[in-house]
Amino acid sequence: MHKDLEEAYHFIFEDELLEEINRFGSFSKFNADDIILDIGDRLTKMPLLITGAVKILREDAEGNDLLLYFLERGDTCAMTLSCCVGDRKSEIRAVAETATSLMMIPIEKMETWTAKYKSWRNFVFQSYHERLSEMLTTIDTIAFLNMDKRIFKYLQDKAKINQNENIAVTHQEIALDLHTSRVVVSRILKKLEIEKKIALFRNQIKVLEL
DNA sequence: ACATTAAGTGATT
DNA sequence: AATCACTTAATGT
Repeated sequence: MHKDLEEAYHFIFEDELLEEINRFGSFSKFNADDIILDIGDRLTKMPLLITGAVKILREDAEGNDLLLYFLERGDTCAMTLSCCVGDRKSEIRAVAETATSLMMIPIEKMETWTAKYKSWRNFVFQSYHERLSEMLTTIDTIAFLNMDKRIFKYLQDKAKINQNENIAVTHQEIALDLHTSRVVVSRILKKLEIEKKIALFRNQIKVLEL
């Protein structure tokens, strides 16, 4: 039994299910910035996040990315859940935010486990629910909040996920994730710095208000 | 010393 | 908020 797997999921799943996950799943590791799942990929496995964090991005017609949300330990990708039902392709891109380890589960197991384990059913339903609310939050943020709040939320999320108030990121990278321009990011960050919410360094930002 | 990359800023739309 | 044009600062070779 994988130690990390047990640690991350033994509160959620019964032992019997954990052992099945351990037996049928394949353990895989990714480095930061590795693409775990790309747009158009066929989904044959469903990932359970064990350690690390993953960012989920949507892409527009011109190939510009837009951050939807972050996934942390104990989360799974709702995209895979919905795609496993039919034989669909991924409509999102999943990129490792930090070094990440996953348990890849063959989708055939989905059905049998859904019938067999109550904890699995609960997990799937709850994951769906969480992703949906997360998504609504994101929509609210994009539609109703101004860019400075969006950027500040992004920094807070990133600090939380990396468990470090110092974030190694360039203004350009933020601009790409939030689908805006570098100049706008620079100006807003400057404003946030004057408001004492963050401190700016080259290639690094420190979040002062968490 | 020079080139490259990141970040700051005014002006315009 | 986006874009352009330009400057300044930091970093790599």
